[in-house]
Amino acid sequence: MSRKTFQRLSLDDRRRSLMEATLSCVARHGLHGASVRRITEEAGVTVGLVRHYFGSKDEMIRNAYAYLVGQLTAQASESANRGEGSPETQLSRFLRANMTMPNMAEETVSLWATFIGRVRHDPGFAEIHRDGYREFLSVLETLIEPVLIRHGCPHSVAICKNHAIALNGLVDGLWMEGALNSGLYARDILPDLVITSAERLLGLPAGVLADPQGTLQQPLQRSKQLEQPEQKSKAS
Amino acid sequence: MSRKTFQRLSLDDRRRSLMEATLSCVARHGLHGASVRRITEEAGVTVGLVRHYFGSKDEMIRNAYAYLVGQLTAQASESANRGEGSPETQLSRFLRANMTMPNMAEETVSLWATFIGRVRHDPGFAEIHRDGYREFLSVLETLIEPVLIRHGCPHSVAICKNHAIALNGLVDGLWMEGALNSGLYARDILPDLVITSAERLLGLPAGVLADPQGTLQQPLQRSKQLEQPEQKSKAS
DNA sequence: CACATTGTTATACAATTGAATAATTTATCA
DNA sequence: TGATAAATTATTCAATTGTATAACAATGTG
Repeated sequence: MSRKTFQRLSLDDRRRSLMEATLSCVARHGLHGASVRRITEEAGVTVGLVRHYFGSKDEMIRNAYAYLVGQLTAQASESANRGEGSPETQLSRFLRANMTMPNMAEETVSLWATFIGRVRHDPGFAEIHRDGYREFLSVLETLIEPVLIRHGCPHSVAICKNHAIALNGLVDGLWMEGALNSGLYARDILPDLVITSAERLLGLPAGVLADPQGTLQQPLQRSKQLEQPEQKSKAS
Repeated sequence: MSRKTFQRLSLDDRRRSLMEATLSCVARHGLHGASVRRITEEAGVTVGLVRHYFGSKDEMIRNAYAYLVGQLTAQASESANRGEGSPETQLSRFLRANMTMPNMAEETVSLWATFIGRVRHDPGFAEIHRDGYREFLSVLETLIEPVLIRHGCPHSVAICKNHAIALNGLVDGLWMEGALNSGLYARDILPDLVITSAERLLGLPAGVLADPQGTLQQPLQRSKQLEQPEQKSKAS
């Protein structure tokens, strides 16, 4: 009947450990299956620490949600601020990253959706969501503007913001349905799909994002002009 | 100490009543707060009926999810099969409907997200989701194809399907973020935004969906004869 | 090495949970 | 009207929930 041996962790380490265990449990069992006991067992500690570090279970879950959103936005910001390559390369890389693996993990999407369901009724959740969404929009605007400029497209603040809203919607939707992968189509069509869709949404010439270096566009004049018939109609 | 008076309902009525109470509770309190007692109280009955009609709480929730998805897809299908107006009008109407009120109710989006979070781990949920998603894609393809044809755009089955996937992603994403309405922008910009975005995604001339009748297009140089404005029959 | 600090465990507790069973009322039909 | 079927209520039950409190032990400071 000896007591469990343990080691004391720093406040940050223990909190992070508990938040990650919370996310893991919520992803696996849903909010209704993520009990204090399951979470603390996952973290390798006993139930008392929840009260000690977060005051209550609800507060711990709120912190875990903020932690998740922080991770997502941080890697988005990083992707935007790396600054390597042309604007087209950066935007393209960002979009592709959102349609491929570590980002499009089913677990992340499940978590995201589960928490989104609480945003409406829990002001704490709503604030966390809003901050993350704002950050994501901001990243997109930052990525979009220089691309628009380089191709002579309208690029006022209002236009950039609208483009960011629409592009974010596209990415969110594809990200979610793609991660759930209902089997209605192969997941690996999504990176190319989001790229060409983004070109069209922003009114860019075809291929500008698909092939940012222009390596494939040596001799080709404006082939594949199936997009932007608005200009075509003006010509004809 | 008299017993509660009650009236016997038909199997369908009682089941529907319980499923709607379930959705109401899940939307308000989340999956973890939707207990059998709260749900049955909301439905005005006692707890025993859950077992009697669904066998278990989990099965009742699964049925409620299927009921929700059925409603969403039904009104989508109806919107597509009404067949009133030009193809552009139909597609435009469908897109606008998804970005305006009864469809974009916060409650519906909260419900949708909450259940999505369970799709990954519960095969029953996954099947319901897949069927609904397939139906939604199908509706979009049906709406998209004639529009593409009328404007001379490529319209193979594969192309239509890709367009449907992208457009559905856009609609899903805007629908969700718009319903949560974090206050970062006014909700009423979304109908126009989704319309112009759709025009670009599909490679249509600007304004084709925004103004399906062409009332604002004075220069009739374009082959406008193709449009058969049967819109007059809308009055009847 | 003694000792205070406090991170951590262990346990208790009331409340709530989903499910099962028995009792009772409603509706239907002859 | 009276009997029958079954929809619904009432109640019980064990299990689980979140939280609170007290006992303990790991850590580092003197």
